[in-house]
Amino acid sequence: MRLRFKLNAPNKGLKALFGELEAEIMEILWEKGPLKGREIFEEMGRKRKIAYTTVLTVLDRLSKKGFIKKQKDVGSIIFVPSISKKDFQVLVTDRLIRGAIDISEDLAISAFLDIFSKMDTDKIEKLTKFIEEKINEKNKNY
Amino acid sequence: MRLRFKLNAPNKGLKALFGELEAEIMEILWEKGPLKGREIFEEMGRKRKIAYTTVLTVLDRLSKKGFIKKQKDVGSIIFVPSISKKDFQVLVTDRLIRGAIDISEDLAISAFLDIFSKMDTDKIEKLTKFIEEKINEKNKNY
DNA sequence: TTGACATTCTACAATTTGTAGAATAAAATT
DNA sequence: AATTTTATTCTACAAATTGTAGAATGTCAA
Repeated sequence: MRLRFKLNAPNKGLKALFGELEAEIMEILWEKGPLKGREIFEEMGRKRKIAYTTVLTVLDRLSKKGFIKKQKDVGSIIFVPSISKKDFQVLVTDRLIRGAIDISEDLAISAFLDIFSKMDTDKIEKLTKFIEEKINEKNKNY
Repeated sequence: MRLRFKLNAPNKGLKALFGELEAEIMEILWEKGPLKGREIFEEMGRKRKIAYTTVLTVLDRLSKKGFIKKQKDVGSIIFVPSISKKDFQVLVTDRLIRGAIDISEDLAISAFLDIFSKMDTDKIEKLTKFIEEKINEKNKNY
């Protein structure tokens, strides 16, 4: 079993996960679509004091890590996420769940169900249905 | 949703997760029980070249992080895990699963079931039963 | 007392992330 | 075109984490 989890891709591509600032910037890009550095800077500036070049540096790092692409247009560069928020979420949840299962299948299942069981009844109902459906789906294939 | 996961405890105690070397040492301690630094060093030496003081340094860091305790005995210090492997596994799986659910409940469930559904049939059978039992248990409480 | 270990200090390197000024390039305005 | 304003890239530094280990100091037994 692994005692160590870094949500890194095994080898290439998405090198490492985000730092706080990086995450903040990705969120902005995902929510407000492709933007210029200046625009991202302004977006951030609403909430915190930060230098324009800091934003650009982080943007550059994110592009080196493969999370965003620089689109050379006329005038300014436009930064575009190279992975959708949804795909990213899928990738990360998958890796987290996989990591947990990797440690111990039983513990993972327990943790999973325990966490859900502490939620409100609605959610549990939903989960139960969801799981039953999923299981039925799977059963068809065997 | 959080885009950032460090398996750190929110505030105190278990400060950060292990590095490779740290993990290796924890494994040894968990498997071979409380040991002296020298013994751990020898244990490690079987597989890799490493200095005695390196081992001691890491041991010291692990104790500062709260994962092990130094037991001052007569003669040498004995290093004892301050958290059992099992408890540690519980803690980590929980945090991983929680992290995944935090991103998206639906995606977490999907990932969870997908990963299991790709395992051999036995496991799926087992899982299905397990989940059904768990769900029934939960249902009793509502 | 003198070795032989044990324990602690101190240090260095690489990586990651936040931070941003300086330098340079490009575009816009007068 | 010359100048001013922006944009982009370079370079740098700091803190934290982790691997690495030598140097210094402490302790115990023969």
